[in-house]
Amino acid sequence: MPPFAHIDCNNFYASCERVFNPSLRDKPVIVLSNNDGCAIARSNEAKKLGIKMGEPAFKIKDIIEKHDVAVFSANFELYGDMSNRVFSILGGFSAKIEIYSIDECFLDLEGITTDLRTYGLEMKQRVEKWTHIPISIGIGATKALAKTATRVAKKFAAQTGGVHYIDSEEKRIKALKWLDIADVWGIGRQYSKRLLAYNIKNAYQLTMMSDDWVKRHLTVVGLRLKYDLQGIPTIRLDEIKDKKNIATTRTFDNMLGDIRDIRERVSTFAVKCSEKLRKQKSCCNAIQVFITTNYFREDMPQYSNSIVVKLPFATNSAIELANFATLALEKIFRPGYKYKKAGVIVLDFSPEENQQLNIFENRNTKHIPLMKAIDKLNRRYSKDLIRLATQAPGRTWRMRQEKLSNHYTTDINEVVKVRVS
DNA sequence: TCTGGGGTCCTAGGACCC
DNA sequence: TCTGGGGTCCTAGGACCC
Repeated sequence: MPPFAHIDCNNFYASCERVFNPSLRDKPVIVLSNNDGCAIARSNEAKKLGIKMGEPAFKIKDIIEKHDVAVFSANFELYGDMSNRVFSILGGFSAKIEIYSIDECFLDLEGITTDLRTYGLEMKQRVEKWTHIPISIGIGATKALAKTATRVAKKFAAQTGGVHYIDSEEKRIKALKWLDIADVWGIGRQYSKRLLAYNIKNAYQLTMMSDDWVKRHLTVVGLRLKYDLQGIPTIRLDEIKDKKNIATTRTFDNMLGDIRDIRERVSTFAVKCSEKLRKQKSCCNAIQVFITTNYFREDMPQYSNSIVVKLPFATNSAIELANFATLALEKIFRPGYKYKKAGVIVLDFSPEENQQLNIFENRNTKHIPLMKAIDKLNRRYSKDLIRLATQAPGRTWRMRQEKLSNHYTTDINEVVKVRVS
């Protein structure tokens, strides 16, 4: 059985901010979502103050003031860059790595001859020394057990040193009996409610149910999970994942009723999607646009709608996607409402090369060199240097980001300066 | 006053075809 | 007007993840 390691960065966004503000060590730190809306990351100290994941910023104002919580606007460029650094270090410990999210990955440790706990401690030490991002590591025979081990490692950090290896049946059962059903990977709110109704309170009890029962209540996804928790590898390591959908969606900082304002944003979202598509060397065959009013405002009329448009040809051209997106918007837009959020999602991908082969069937081929040039200019100079006419500069909008940290690692003008005397 | 963003997978049911 | 079955494809919706 190839053992797997699961690596999780602790309180990742908050830890990234701390890397560049060492004075914040041991102090409560939170990071807010776009428009400074909700808390999306909390340091341990902030968690202890009772700040919940996803809690709106205005509801925790008092706690922030009273306890002098350090607050940051989300700086995703910085986090993405720190994430790459962490993973490239971990990649040195195994050739087979699955990047599961911005702050988590799995490693296949087959063939590693050193003691695996020692190996895990080495990883932890190296990542922390080179990046100052604290991590937790779990090791087990399957991905689900490695994930479980990480929880143990983190929860009992004082005893485990942040690394836990489930290397015996005894430890497996102990960990599963300890793990609340709601905390099992793949068991969310709905499922845990249902399972609790059957008196299944922890992961171990789930593994004791029959295959039939598990499949009936949790589909084949749940069945795979059961095997994995039993130590039978069923959830595979997925090394390269090309995305199947790409989305750009935003909540507006205020409510918008004028279609021109919304068109400008939707057009910008489509341009962003096209950039992400080109980065992955894909074209899309369909585009989805949605708009919605502010559903927190029960006193106002509500409307939301979404439309999927099939494209006549596959494309990743910013110009064409912006055109299709604005046409789609016009089909679902209803005047008389105040809109709070909109988004563009591109779907149904095909590889970019195929497009170039069909040169006579596709109108968009002339855009390919143009898009390449735009990408290059935007990379070389500042982001969004080149914009479409629909993203009219006069209507340019910005997110509320009052507490944005510097782009320490991705902008030469904002790197930390060290004076050597 | 202020409430995130970006993904994956599975299933049931309808449309359509033979 | 009554009468079958089986297969495939697509989509909406619901669950989940971070």
